[in-house]
Amino acid sequence: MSETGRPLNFLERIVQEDLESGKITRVKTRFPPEPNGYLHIGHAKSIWLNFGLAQNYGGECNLRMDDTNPAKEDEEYVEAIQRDVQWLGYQWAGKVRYASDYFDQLYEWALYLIRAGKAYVCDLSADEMREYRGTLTEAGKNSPYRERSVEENLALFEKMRAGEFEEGKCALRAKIDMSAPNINLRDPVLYRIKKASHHQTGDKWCIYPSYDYAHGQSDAIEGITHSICTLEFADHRPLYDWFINQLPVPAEPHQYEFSRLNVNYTVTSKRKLKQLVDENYVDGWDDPRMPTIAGMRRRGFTPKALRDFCEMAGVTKTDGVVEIGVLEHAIREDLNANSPRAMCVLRPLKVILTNYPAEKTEVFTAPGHPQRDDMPERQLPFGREIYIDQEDFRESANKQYKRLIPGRRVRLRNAYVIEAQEAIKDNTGNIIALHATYIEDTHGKDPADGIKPKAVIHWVAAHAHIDCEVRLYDRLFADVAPDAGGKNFLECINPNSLEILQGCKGEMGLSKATLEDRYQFEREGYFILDARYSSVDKPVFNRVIGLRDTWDKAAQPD
RNA sequence: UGGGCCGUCGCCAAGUCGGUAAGGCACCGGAUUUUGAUUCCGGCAUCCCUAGGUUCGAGUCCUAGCGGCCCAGCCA
Repeated sequence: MSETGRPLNFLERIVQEDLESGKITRVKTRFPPEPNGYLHIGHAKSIWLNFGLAQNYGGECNLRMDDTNPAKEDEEYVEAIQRDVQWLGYQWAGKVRYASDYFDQLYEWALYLIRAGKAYVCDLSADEMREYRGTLTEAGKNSPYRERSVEENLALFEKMRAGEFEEGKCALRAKIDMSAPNINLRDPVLYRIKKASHHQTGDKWCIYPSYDYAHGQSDAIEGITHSICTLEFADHRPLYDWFINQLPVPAEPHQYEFSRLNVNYTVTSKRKLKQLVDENYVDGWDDPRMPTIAGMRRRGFTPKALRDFCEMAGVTKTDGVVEIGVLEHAIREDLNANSPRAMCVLRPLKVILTNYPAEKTEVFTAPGHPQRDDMPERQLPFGREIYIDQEDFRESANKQYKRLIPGRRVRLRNAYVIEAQEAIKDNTGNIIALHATYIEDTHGKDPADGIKPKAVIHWVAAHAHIDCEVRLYDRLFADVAPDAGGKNFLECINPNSLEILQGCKGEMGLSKATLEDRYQFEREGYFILDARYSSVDKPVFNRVIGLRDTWDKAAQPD
């Protein structure tokens, strides 16, 4: 059991056993993203796992950019990655590492393999190499260049490094076994020629190490004890181990695999997320509907909620899809406990309290949070004219509807009980206002006649409120599995994933909201100022997530 | 059909020496409630992919099947 009372997951158990057996004296992990896109919810789990493991077992975790492919990478991403990791609440050991920091060492070790007769320069084209590789069920055959002499390989590799060959002309390969049942062992490529300048090393190199060759050795250099990756790399582990065994590396790291996080109704593939951004289906990598860390941050999710979600999802080797409801639960749980309450009318309907003196105003106080007294109270101006939500009044309704209908009373949250009289309409029949009466002496007490209202609704004074814009988000995809094979994920996009409401009316205290503050707009959900579009003149609130709603919408009358 | 990994409630997931199925989410009640929220209390797998077998006893061991995911980039 961990200190949280949760049973240990298989990786925690491995780390604990390695510590207890003395196999290692300190855990060292790393989070190794490739800076070729923004981090998403799946990376959040890897971050939580790697940093959390180090944290919980007294070790440390490095942040390493796996930057072995300059053609796809960019400095923009290395910066975004650092922001995201820190926002999630983690700090890497020392400075940010780059696989490119080790290019010199990796090159030396490549020479070592060549001298040991374990690597050779192969002139096969990419197509030829594929043919020689064989298939899943048939062994491959040796490259005609496989038996070049050490001297020749050394000379050729030097020419590769010096830029004397065109891209694709040749590659350095490990000499392992072309008939291995594991295709990764059929003489994998160690170095390929790429005449691209690198975001970290500039034009120093024109040959770049492959992931397989660079990753394990980088782990060894950094003293990583547990190199955690996702399931699809399990087949690479024999190769990972091969390099560690062949080379004079300073440590012997081990690779472990866990299943990647999948969430229904969302896509978590960098390629697809990039397409949504590039083709303007969303408003950038940090669009609040995106499952990117940047998007979730802008949406208003909290780092804690994300971490809790990862823990709830668990760490195993089972391929699975977690319901998005688990994520939503994690967010509501955190926000319910920690967000101050406020009232904001999203779709205003003016109500005139015909029996309330025209010149009179009052100010009511309301608790900052119903279950916490450490949050400051609020002041709520009240007057003859107020706004309530259009959905809280109906001219007629079935018996399940508990809110306002003509002749029925309802409690105004933190204020009086009122009773609806009649709807005022324009000449096209649209309701433009509501006449109602307030019941005296019902602030903080029930009506004297004993007829208690069945519902409580939120409101804001017409003479004292702030105007704002509210953005309601729904899931980006209408399909439970937009990522599933055979379908075009773009066709699964939910056309109603964003609803922008203008002219919303919030209580005065909301004018003090900062970019960090999340509020519960009572009866509506949790909201935060949008970091991109909000301004002092015009506040724009994002709905992080709605309140849980157990009222059966299907049972509502028209 | 070569290799690797996996199959416990609708979704995730405990179950470590075989001893008679944790927990979370969802869902369904019911209580409290000036948020149809929160909180609270109760319900929710005679069954662990299937079939045999071993055993006093198997989700846990054995055998044979079935199903799913991953691998043939000079991507990671």
